[in-house]
Amino acid sequence: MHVYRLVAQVPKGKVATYGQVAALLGAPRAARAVGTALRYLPGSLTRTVPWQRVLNAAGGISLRGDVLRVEEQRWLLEGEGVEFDRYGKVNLKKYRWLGPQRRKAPVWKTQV
DNA sequence: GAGATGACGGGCT
DNA sequence: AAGCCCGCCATCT
Repeated sequence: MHVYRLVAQVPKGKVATYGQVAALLGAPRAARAVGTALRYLPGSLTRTVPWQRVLNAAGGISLRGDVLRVEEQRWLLEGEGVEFDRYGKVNLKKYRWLGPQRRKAPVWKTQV
């Protein structure tokens, strides 16, 4: 599925939201479906798809009740350098992945 | 193939 | 500011 291909592009140390992934796939209203897709992520892909980098719009983990998975997701992210605040939220302003960059202009020209 | 089920999100209270 | 409500759509049965 497209979802897996896109999520696989989220770089280590960055995160994306369900809605963001959906939007990048061209279906801005399908955030929920993205969650479904990841929920049923084949075990064979857990090694290649960084599912832990997808959070909800509030920057939190939404694994609905599965406490163990929630903890796992959190330490996986912390292990990549992503910080959680005291409410268990990630600062999306700081860690949000900007999407697959369409580099039309060479980076060395855009950053002073 | 039809119906049910949510790792969601934004709009309204 | 914190919930509730409801549309959305990939997957599961």
